[in-house]
Amino acid sequence: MPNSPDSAAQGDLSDLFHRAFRALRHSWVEQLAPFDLTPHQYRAMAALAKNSLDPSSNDGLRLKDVAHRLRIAPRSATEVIDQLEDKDLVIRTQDPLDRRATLVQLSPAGFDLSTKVRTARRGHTEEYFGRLTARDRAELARILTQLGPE
Amino acid sequence: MPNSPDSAAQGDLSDLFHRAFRALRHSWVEQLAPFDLTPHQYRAMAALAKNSLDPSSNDGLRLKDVAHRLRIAPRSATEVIDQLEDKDLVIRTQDPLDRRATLVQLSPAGFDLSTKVRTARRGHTEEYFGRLTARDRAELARILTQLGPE
DNA sequence: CGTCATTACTGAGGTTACCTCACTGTGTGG
DNA sequence: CCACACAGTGAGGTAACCTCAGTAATGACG
Repeated sequence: MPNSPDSAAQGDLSDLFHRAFRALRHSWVEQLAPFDLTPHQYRAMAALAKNSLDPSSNDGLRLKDVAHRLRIAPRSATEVIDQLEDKDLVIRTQDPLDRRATLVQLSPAGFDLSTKVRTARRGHTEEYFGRLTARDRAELARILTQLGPE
Repeated sequence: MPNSPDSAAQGDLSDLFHRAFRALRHSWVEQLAPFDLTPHQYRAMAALAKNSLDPSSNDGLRLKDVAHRLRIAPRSATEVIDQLEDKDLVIRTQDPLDRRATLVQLSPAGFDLSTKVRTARRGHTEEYFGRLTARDRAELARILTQLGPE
C-alpha cells in the first residue's frame, strides 16, 4: 500500500486506537465486575503483587512509587489505595526509614484476590486478544512499546 | 498452551495498550487546548465534518447517528453536541421528515475551526506516530482494526 | 381512526479516573 | 538550627462516560 492517504490514515489511526482501547477497557470492566474491582484498582493491585515478588523491597511500595508505576499523579495513587484499603485488600504502614513515607502492600486477602483475578482474567484476555495471531500480538507489543511515554 | 510467558505477555499487552493510549490522549489534550476543545469534542466535530462531505445526507447527522459514529450512548452525544452548540460550532435543526429527530451540522465557524485543527493536528500526530516507521503504522492499523468492536 | 408499542431526544443524577493546589509533618544541607 | 525540599492528603474540579425516566412524535394494527 503506497501512502497517498497517509494523513487520513493517521487520523484513522487515532480513531482506531480509540476504538480498540475502548473495547479493551469495556471488556476489563466486565471481567472485573464480579470481583467488585475497577480496572484502575486492579492495575494497582497488580503492581503491588508484582512488587511483592521482588525480595529487595519487601515491605511494600511507597505511594509515590505506586503513582510512578501506574503513571498517575501521587494524589491519584492516594485515592486508589484508599479504595483498596477500604476493602481491606491493602495495608498501609509507615516507612520506618522515613516517617513521611507510607508503604503499601497487599493484605493476604488482597494477594488472594489478585491471584484469583489473574487466573480468571487469563481466559477473558484470551478472548479479547485471541482474535490476533501470536505473531500479531508480538507485533502489537513491539509497536506499542515504541509508542509508550518517555 | 505452547509458550510459557504468554499469559504474562498478555498482561503486559493490556498494560502497554493502556500506556500508549494514555500517552496519545495526553498529546491530544495538549494539541487541542489552544483551540479550547476537548478530544471528545473534536472527535464529534470530525465526524460532522466527514459527514458534511457526503452529498447524500447533507442536512446534518441525527444525534443518534453521531452517537453511533462515536460509539457512545445517545445521551452522551446530546452532551457533547450541547457543548459544541454553546460555542456556536454546530447547529441543531429539526429533521423535517421526523419531528422527533434533531439534525446536527457544523456551523461555518465550526467548519472553519475543524479545518484549522485538522491542519495543526497533522504535525502533532506526525510527532506522536512519527516514532514508528510507515510499515509499523500500517501494521498497527491492521491489527487495531481487528481489535475494534463488532 | 384510535390505541399501543417504539423511537428520538433530554433532564436528573451517578461513576471512574484522573487533575491541581494548598497544607502538614518530616528529613536534610549548609 | 533553619531554610528548603519532599511525602502524603484534604479540598475541590474536570472530562467522559453511563442509566433511568419522561416527553413528544411516529408507525403499525385491528
